[in-house]
Amino acid sequence: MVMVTRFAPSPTGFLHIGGARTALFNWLLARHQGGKFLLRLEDTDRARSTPEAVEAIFNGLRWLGIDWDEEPVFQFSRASRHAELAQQLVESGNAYYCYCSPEELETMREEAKSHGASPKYNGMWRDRDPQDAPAGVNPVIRLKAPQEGKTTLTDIVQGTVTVNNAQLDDMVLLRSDGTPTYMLSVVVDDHEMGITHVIRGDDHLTNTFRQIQIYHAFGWNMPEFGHIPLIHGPDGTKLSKRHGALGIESYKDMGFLPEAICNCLLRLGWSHGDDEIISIPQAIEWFSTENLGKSASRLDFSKMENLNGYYMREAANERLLQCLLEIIGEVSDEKKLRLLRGMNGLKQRSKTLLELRDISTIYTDNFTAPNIEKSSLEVIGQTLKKLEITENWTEKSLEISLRGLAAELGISFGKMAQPLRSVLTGKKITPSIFEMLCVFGKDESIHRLKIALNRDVCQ
RNA sequence: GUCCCCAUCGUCUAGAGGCCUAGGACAUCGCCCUUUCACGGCGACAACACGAGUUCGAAUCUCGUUGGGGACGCCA
Repeated sequence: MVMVTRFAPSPTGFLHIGGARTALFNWLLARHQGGKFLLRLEDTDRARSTPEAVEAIFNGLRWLGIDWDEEPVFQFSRASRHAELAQQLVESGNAYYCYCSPEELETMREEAKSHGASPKYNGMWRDRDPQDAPAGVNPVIRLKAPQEGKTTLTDIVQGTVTVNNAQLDDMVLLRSDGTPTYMLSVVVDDHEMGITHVIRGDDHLTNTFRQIQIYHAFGWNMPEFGHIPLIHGPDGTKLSKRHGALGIESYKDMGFLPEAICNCLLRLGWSHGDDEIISIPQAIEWFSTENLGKSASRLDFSKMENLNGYYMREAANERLLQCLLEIIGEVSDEKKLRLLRGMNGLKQRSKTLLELRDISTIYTDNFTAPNIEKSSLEVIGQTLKKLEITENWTEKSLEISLRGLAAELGISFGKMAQPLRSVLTGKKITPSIFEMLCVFGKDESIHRLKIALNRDVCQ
C-alpha cells in the first residue's frame, strides 16, 4: 500500500515555523517512502479563514521547497458530505441530537469543575426522548461515545497511550447551523483522502482519542498517528505571536535561505546521529519516524544563523546576487558585475542576506573619498605609483607587487593595507585588499587613490 | 481542577544495561592562521532534575517526587 501523508493547516494566519516543520516531516516521510503528500486547507471556520492566509501558506511551502501531490482540498467544500455522514451516525445509533443551549453547557462545566472533575458535557440528551425537544431550538449532533472502558492509541512517536473513556465526553459533530466541526471533518477527510500516516503536533494528542471514537463509530480503519512535540518559545511555552512566532515569510525577510530553515527545522525533534548539516536530498534518504524525539525544543536563532552562513557560503554566486537584488532593487550592470566578482569575499562574511546587503555596499555605494591621515600619505602615494605600473592585474600578482613594495619601504604589510583599505572603500572592515582591487579593476582603483590624495592636497 | 505527555551541557541533540572519565553541533572564551573582518584549524568551559528500587553493573529498566509542557469549545 502506498503511503499517503498530509499537511492540514487552517488558513487563519500565516504559515508559522511549527506548521512548517509539521509539513516538512510529512513531506519528507512521503518522499522517503515514495508515497504521496497531500494538502488540505481546514477552512471550516468561515469567520477566521482568509484567502490571504491560503496564499501565505502556499507561498511559504513553495519557498521552502515543499511540493504537494494533487489539488489541495478545501475542507469547507466538503461540508455537505460531512453533514450527510453525521446524519448517518444518528441513524445508526452512534450519534444523537442535543438541544442544550450555550448557557446550559456553561453551567454544566462550572458544575463539573466545582467538584474537581474535568469540564465536560454530561450527556443529558444522550438517552432522552427527542419528543422532549424544546421548540424552536436547532439541535447539534453529538457522538454517542463509549462511557466505559479505555481507548488506546499506538502512536509512532509517543508509544502506547491509554485514556479512560469516562474522561472523554460526547463531542459535537455537527453544529446547530448544520456545519461540521473540526473533529468530524478531519476524520472524514483523512479517511476519504486515503491518508495512511498523520504526523502532527502533540497538542492534538488528546483530540486523537476522540477521533478514534469517531473512526470506531463509522467502522473505519485508522491511519497511523505520530504526535511530534511542539516547538517552544525561548521561555519554554508554546510558540505564539507574543514570542514573535513569525510567518515563514518573515524568516525570508530576515535574510534566511530556505534550505537553512529546513535544515534547522529538521534538527528540531529529529536527528541522524551526530549529523548537523543535512541537505534536502540527504534528508529524504535518511528520514524515518524512528528518529523522532519525544521532548519539546526551542528555536535557536544563533544556530539558525550559523547554518544560514554555511548555506550562503555554499550557494552559487549568481543565486546570491539574485537574492540580493530582490532586497536592494535593480542596480547598473557594472555594479552587478562587481557584486558577482566580489561575491566570494562577501558571502564568506555574511550570515544572512541582510548582512550580505550591508557588506556589499562597498561595491554598490557611490564612492566618497575618506580622510586619510597625514602619516599615510607617503605610503598611499608610493602604492599609487606601484599600481600604475602593474600590468598583470590579478590577485596573485597584485599581492606580490604590493608585498614587495612594503618590503622595499621597510614597513609591515599591515601598515600599508589598512590605509589602502580605507582609501579604497572608506571602511575599516572589508574583504581582502587584493580581491577588492580586482573587483574594482585597475582604472577605478587608481582613480580612488588619486581622489583621496588630491582631496588631501586641496585641504 | 481533571487527564495526557516530557525531562542529558545555556540551546539543539547522540546515547536503546557494561563501549560513558557521557560524544557532536551552536553559543561563549582562549590560541593559531592573517592585511582588517570573516572563513578555517586547535583547545577550554559546560549536562545525565531529585529520591528510592531492579541488577555484579543504570544516563539507559521500574516506582515516586519535583519541574516543564499540552489538552479539556457549536476553534482548528
